[in-house]
Amino acid sequence: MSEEKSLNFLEEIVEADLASGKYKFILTRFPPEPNGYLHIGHAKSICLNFGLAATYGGQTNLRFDDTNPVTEDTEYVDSIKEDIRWLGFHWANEFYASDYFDTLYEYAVTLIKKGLAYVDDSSSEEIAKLKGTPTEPGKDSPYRNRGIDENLRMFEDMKAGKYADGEKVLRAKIDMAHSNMLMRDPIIYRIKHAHHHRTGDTWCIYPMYDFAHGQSDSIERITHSICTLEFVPHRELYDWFIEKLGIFPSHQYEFARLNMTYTVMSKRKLLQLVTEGHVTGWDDPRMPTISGFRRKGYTPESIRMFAEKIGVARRENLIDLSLLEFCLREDLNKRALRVMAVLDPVKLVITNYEEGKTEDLISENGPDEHLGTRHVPFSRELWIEREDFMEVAPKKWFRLAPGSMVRLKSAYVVQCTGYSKDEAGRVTEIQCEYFPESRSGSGSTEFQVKGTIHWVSVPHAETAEVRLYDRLFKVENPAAEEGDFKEYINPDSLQVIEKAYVEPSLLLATMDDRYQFIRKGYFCLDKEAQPGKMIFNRTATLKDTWVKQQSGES
RNA sequence: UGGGUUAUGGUGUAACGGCAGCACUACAGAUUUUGAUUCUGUCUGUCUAGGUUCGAAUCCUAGUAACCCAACCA
Repeated sequence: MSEEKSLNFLEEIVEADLASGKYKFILTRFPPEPNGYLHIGHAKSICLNFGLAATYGGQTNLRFDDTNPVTEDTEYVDSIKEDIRWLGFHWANEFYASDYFDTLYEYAVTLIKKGLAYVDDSSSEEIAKLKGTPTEPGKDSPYRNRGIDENLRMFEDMKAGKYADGEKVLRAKIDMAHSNMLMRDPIIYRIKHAHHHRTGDTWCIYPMYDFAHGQSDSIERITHSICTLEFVPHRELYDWFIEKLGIFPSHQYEFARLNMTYTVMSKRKLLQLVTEGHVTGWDDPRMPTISGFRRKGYTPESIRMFAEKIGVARRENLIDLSLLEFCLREDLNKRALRVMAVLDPVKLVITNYEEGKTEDLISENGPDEHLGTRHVPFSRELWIEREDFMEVAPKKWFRLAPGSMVRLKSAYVVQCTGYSKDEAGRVTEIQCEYFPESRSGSGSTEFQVKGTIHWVSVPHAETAEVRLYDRLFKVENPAAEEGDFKEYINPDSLQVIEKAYVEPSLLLATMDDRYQFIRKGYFCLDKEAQPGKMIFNRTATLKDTWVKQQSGES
C-alpha cells in the first residue's frame, strides 16, 4: 500500500517538462530585492524554489534584483544571505541583476534598432495621463515616432549623463490601447543619478524590473521562474521581451503568496514598524521576519516543515498562525532541554526539612532518554509559581491549596499545611511538609498525586530577565481592517519579567540550545544576554488545556 | 465600466468523470512525576442556478464573490 503523495501544480509542470524532454535539468532562482529583510513569506518562496530544484536534481541561483539603487543596501544583501543559509539552503551561484547592466543596455539598443523602443521626453505626469485607465485606452506619446538614429543618440546621451533625473525615459513601443496596462509602452530605463551598492557611479540609468528580471532569468538560463500572483500580468511583457530579443526562453509561473493571521507581510509595512519604533528592529522577536523568528528561538526545521504543510497553490490564503506554532512545538518537543524556572515567584517553606541541608537531585532533561540528565539542588526553601497555589481551590484543581498534596518535579511529594499573607491580602509564603520516602526515583507507589509543579531552590537560584512575547496584532488580518494597520497593534505584545528565578544549570546555557521551562513554554537565550546577565526569549507557550478550560467556564 | 486570476469544513491542502481524503484548529476521552507530549474519538465542506452523464468538486451554460493591474517600485 504505497501512499501516493500528490504533487503541487509546479511539481506537475516540472515533471511534465522533464518527461517531455523540454529540459534535462531544471534551474530555479530566488530573486530578492536587497531593500529589506526577508520574512516568513519569503521563506515559503525559498523553500519552494530550492526545494523544487533539489527534488528534481536541479539547482537554484540566488540573484539580487538590484535595479533601484536608491532603496537598496549591502546591509540587506548580507542579512538575506544569512537568512537563506540559516534556513539550510545552498545556492549554486550568487548573482546580481547589476552584473547584467552592460548586457541589458545592449538589449535596449537592440530594441531601439528594431524600432521597438523609443526615448520619451514626457514628464511622469504626462506619461501617466496618456496611459489611460483599465477601462479606457491610452494615447500615443508625441515622441513615440522618433527616428531610430535619434533614439539611439538620445539613449546614449542618457547613459552618458547628459540629462537630469526624470528628464527622459526609454520605453518599449508596444500598444497604448492594450487591455493589459503593462503593455502600454512600459518604461524600461529611467535616469537616476544615484550611487549603486555594487556598480557605484558607473551608471546613471537603470533598467526597470520588467526589463531586468526576465532577461536575467534568460541570461542564467533559468527554466522555471517562480514568482507570486501579482506578477501574472507581467508575464505577457516577460514573454514579449524574450521573444523580441530572441533570447533563451525562461518561463514564469506564479503561486499565491503567504498570508498569516495576526501579522502583516508587506515589506513596506514591516519597514514602518521598524522605522516608527513599534518594534526594536528587523529582528525583533515579534516580527514575522526570518531573523525575528530566529531570534525568538524558531528552528530552521520548523519553518521548513511549515512551508511543506501550507502547500503551494494559486488561491489567496490566510494561514492560521497556530499551524506555524504546531510545527515549532513538533520540533522543539523533541530537542528542547527541560529545565525549571519560576517566572512569578512565591516562597514555599518545607517546615519538616532540615535547615541548611542541600540535596543534589538528578533530573531528566526530557522525556526522551537521549537528552540525558542533570543535577538540580534542592533545599528547605523553594521558589514556586504564584499561580500554582490557591487559597480556595476550584473543582479539579491539581495544584497547591490548603491541605492538598503535589509532587515537586524530580523531588518529593509535599502537603500544604498553611500560608501567610500581608496586610494587602497577598500571599507571602506557603508552608508545607514533605514525605521523605516519596523522593523521585525511589520507586515508592503510595503517593498518587494529580499535580506536579516546578520549583527552584531559593539559596541556589540564579536570576534572569525573561521576555514574553505575544502576537503583534490584535486582529486576524490587520491589513484588511479599516484605517491604518498600526491601530491594531497589540499593546501587550511584549511583557518583560526583570527578575525570574532559574535553576543554576542555566548558567551554562548557550545560544544554540533550546529549552523548555517546564510547564511554562519554550525559551532560548537572547543575543543581548551577557555573562552575568541572562536574558531569555519565550519562543512559544506550551498548550494549556487548564487555562482553556477555565476561560471556557467563566 | 476593461483585462487577468481564483472559488472544496473555522484555516490550509488533495481528488485529474467513479467511496470528498489529509493536516491544523475546536471539542470529548485515555495515559502522564510537565493540566505538556503521546494515544483514541467527534463536529464541520465542493460559491449559486441550470444542463450533459448510469454517475459531476471535476465537463458545459449563465450568474455571484474575492484578489491583482492605471510607481520613472520590485
